[in-house]
Amino acid sequence: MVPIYNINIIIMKKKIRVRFAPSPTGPLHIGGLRTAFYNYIFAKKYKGDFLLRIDDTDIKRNKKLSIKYILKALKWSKIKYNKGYNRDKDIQYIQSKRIHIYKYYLNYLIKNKYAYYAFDTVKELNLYRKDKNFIYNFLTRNKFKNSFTLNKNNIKKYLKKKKFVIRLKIPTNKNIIYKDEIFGNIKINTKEIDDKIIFRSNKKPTYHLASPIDDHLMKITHIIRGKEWLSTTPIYIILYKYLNWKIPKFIHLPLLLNNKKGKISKRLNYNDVPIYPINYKNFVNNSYEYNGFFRYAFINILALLIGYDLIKYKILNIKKIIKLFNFKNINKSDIKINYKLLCTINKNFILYGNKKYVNYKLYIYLRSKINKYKVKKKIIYKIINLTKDRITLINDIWNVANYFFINPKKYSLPQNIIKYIINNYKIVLNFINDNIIYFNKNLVLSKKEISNFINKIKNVNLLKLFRISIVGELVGINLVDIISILYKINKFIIIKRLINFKKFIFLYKNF
RNA sequence: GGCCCAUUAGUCUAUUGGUUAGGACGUCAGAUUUUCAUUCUGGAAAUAGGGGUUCGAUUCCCCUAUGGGCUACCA
Repeated sequence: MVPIYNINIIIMKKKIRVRFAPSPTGPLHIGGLRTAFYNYIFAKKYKGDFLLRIDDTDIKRNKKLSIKYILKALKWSKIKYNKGYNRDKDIQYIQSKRIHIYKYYLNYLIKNKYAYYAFDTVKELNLYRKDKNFIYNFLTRNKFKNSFTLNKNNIKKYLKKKKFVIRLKIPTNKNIIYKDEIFGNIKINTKEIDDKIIFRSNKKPTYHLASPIDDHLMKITHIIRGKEWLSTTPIYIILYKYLNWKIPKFIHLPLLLNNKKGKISKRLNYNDVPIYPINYKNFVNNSYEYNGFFRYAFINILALLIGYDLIKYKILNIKKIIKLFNFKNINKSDIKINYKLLCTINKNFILYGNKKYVNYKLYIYLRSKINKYKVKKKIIYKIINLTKDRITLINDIWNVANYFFINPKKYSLPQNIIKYIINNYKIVLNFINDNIIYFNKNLVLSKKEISNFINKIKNVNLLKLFRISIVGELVGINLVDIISILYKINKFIIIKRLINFKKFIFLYKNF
């Protein structure tokens, strides 16, 4: 038998565990959420664990709000993480509460000379940094004040002052080669890498210390994160080798770019594509939810962004997304978000998604718009069913259904219709008068009777005029449906609108 | 500047050595619909450029260009 090497077998050897580790520096945007989603689906596919960790080693501003937002956003996007053994806590791993753990490993690193003290200030180093090629590592570390250059007494003196950082000692002139599951082999020489600061002068660890340690302690098997980490991964690997730990597998995801300027969504663009999932207080006020996206459509958008062919599948539920998951589906190049494509996904959810849920959401929205008017629930649902296939976003429902609730305030007539009115003023006037009389006479009308009445009108221009008198312009669903629904809402609406239109037509009399 | 990564129509992508380079959204034209939207039919539109390797390169290698990332006591 020839062994078949594929990812499934490699993964199945032990339970896989992945993690999403956002830094609470601001609201979680679609890029971060997409990383979380990939982690989540990956874990579910292979029946593993998906953990949440907050990477907040040295963060002050917006921290609390950001964490709240992260939890809300994950919940809204239906991304569920394992809560671990303590179910009362929302989050099991918060780095700011684990500083003592990092210090333990830090001591080990220093003892074994894998890390060392350094005393140069930022100001001093900045002078060297004027040379853009400057690097603080085996090439230059002899020039500076640190454990290697100072004698024991001097080191003690500096340590007493308590102003020091701890740097990771990067090995001399060595090629670090690692395999990324998506990008393949990555090779970086250690001469390109700084002796990274892993412990700050304010006694807090940096990402380069805390994150790898946590990943090990959390038994993470696959590091799934954005591509921006591709060239800093060697630091991670060096640290793991120093600590003699098993290096996890790496899956780096291509970045999300803005539609127009090609810059990363994290930094730019608030105009065209929404980048946040939901609104939250004043923290976020332009989101997918706010702009009328369904959360299930949003999940499909996340699926699109990790390589699913949404054109083929139209709309997918979580179960199917998990079933169809293949880590290879994502491709290497960065993704430009196309807003129209996202809208299409939302529209597909309206057309092919859960009918009850779609109708309910549209009902809630419409209800909020027509608070003043007393219209029966049943009728609103009927309106929704007749109009919803014309919209792409939830908020659009008002644009295609408003004429059921408010009388036209103005009339927009195309040129040929205006000409028709002027040339056939008497015919038009008689037509409207006849209609008024008809609807006045027949206060009880079935849909069939209305249909017969409309179908008798053979003149296209008069039909168009009829529609304009009811709707205000040449848009909307089938005229028979419009009239029969308006009739159900109130028997006198049609007559009222016809009379209004008659007054308007009067302007054309003198032409 | 250095290092790392990417590059198929406007956009998302299929084709991992042999295809008339396929699909979808968008766009344009026509048909249907009493209007509009839908739907249907059809059209235009791409392997960044230049060198190799090969009988043959979108696919493998090199150079250039473009875009992005990293180059912090941010993550």
